Amino acid sequence: MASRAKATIFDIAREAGVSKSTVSLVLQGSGLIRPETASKVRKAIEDVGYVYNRGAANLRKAHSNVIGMVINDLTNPFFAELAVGMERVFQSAGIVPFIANTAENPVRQEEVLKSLMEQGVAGLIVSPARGTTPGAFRRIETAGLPVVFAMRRLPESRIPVIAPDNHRGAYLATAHLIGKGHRRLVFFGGSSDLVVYHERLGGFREACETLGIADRDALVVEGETSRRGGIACLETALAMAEPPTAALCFNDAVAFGAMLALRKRRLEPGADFAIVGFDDVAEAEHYMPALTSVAVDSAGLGERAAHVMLKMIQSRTTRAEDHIGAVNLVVRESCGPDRRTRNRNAGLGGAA
Amino acid sequence: MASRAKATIFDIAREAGVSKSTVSLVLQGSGLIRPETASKVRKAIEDVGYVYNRGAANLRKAHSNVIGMVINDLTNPFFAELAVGMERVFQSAGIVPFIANTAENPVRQEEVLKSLMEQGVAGLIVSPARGTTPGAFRRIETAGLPVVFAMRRLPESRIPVIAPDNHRGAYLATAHLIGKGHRRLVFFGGSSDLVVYHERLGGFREACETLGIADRDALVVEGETSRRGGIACLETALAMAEPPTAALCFNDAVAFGAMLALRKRRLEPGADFAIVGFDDVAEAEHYMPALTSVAVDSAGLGERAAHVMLKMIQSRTTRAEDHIGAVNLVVRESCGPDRRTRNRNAGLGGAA
DNA sequence: GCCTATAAATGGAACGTTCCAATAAATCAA
DNA sequence: TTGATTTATTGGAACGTTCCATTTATAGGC
Repeated sequence: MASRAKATIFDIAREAGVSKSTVSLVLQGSGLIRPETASKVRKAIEDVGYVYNRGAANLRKAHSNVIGMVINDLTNPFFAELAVGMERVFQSAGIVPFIANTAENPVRQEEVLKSLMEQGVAGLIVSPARGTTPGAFRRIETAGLPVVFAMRRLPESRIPVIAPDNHRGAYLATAHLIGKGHRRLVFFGGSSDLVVYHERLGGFREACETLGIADRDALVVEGETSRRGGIACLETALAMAEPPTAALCFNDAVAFGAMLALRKRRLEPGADFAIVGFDDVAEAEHYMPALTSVAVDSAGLGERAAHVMLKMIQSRTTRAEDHIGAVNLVVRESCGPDRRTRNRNAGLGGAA
Repeated sequence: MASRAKATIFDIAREAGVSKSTVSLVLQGSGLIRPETASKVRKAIEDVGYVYNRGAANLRKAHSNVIGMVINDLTNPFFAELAVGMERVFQSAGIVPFIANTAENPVRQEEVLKSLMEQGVAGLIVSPARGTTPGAFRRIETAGLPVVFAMRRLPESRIPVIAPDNHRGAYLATAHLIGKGHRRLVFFGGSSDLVVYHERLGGFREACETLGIADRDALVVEGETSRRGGIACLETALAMAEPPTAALCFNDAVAFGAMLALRKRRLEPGADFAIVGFDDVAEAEHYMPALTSVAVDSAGLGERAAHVMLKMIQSRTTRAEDHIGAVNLVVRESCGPDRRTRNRNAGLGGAA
């Protein structure tokens, strides 16, 4: 429908009876142009249906205004919220973040990273896929492109990290369980290829140790970090000779799975077996029973990551401080009343 | 750490002792180059830490290999799945989709669209934000850029649409409710600025009419399309002089909210009040009680949308057929047993 | 009226690619 | 050997911007 070849600043220039340089200046909002000229040009821009070619512009300008966000699992609302947090701050800085999903696949991640770089992004915020190899970011580092990791870190990397205090979160949750009178606990889900797993498991172990739970009463059942994984973990745990009575779950998805499996066995989460989740996704509050979970404020971490990135770009550095976000345990119903004074009224009214 | 100025094909050419044209050919995988020369060049590429500048290339090439996906609400797993479906097919076509979130905000959408165009995308897949104005896509249409709408349509637009059969889904769900013996029904959530709302409500009304429910027994309570909205809808409905006994909800989020509100009143979803959701998000299956819902296969629709886009690009057209995806009602527990033979065992074992 | 200072607009080179036309080298037919 | 053909390689002109150095127009001071 429109004129075939797409319009350029030359077309605008002809239309408005000025030079291409003038058009360029108007496009950049330079104050050097006489207002009447500027509006003449702006009219011409409308008339010819011009769309700015940022690729061409970036050829001369040092930096683009796009930032890439690489997310390992978009379908997990937890990560989606991270993305939303980042977007909020980028938007107000006039930057458009492009999100790409790696679906937890390192090969895909490689492609995505490559594509983003070729596109000339100004920086990258990455929640690395599980199993990312140590060298995966070398290319990017040598290119001098600012990168920050969000939520997850890589074992030996020097790239700044924005993440929640997983160790402390796990510690708090475990202490809560022990405080409720549980003496034989289990950690559900996750596997050792994930740094986060070690952090959370570390917190669990430290709490057990500090608060007088013997090593043989601090169990671990690895598993998928999904509802399905949680179901499997619970089955495994209850099949033990001497089953635990409470579980700290790697994340909320695992916790939901575990609660589901309890229900299948006619056991009441909270009353018969205590469950704590991790991440505190929106759903946790609305579950039956409402899930006690460690809140990590992912949107807040996303905002933080975006701010750090902005600062890095501005000061043209590739270094920044790590930021460990505060966590807090939000107590709801899934751990029931104290184990010592245990009774059967698993009521509906919950804690805030 | 690396050499300051970023490497170009000239640097590679010097390093490998060939001309820039040869390097360009190698980059494009042309078969015209002698294999030994090619590998010499490839080595040089590694050595200088080259990153391809797609912006520069696009200056000459007609089309880029990036496609923009504009999503109205990333935190809704329903839309996230749509994105994942699209990604699957683009990936195998060697195309990298960039996702941008509009957070249901038309102004933001405008910005995002503009930015994507400036970036020189080859096409756009859009789930338009609520309240998108008719003219919002005129710019893009006159630019001759292929666009497809996913999940949602705009009232008077000629842009092809990939969406589920909302009308039929609502019809099926309503018929199910009526089949269970309900005689006074309500439609929960949504508002009339959404085309989808009209489609679903239309199905609800048609079923009522066809199956002998009087107009005054087919109620409507508008509301937010969220859990919170669902809670409010249920309160409103039960406060009526003659309350309904079953609800078709605009989407699953509303349904979850309604069930929650029932529970708060010590009513059992299914036994005391029947609920059907729409979209069949993953969570529906795992809820207590499991939610009966209309499955729309969003990932499948995403794949479909991507295919259509690919075809449009390939045949350089801006037109395509609409595609209305099949839906099916998946019956679980939230409508309980038949109302006529009603009893109180709201058991756990559910239908597949 | 002339000179200088300021404001507004412009031409040209550069950015990193692709692609065409041209060249150089190798192979073949006679 | 020569010319024709094929195979590899190359220089140069685009592509659509920005930005610097100029030029041109306008105003101010005397």
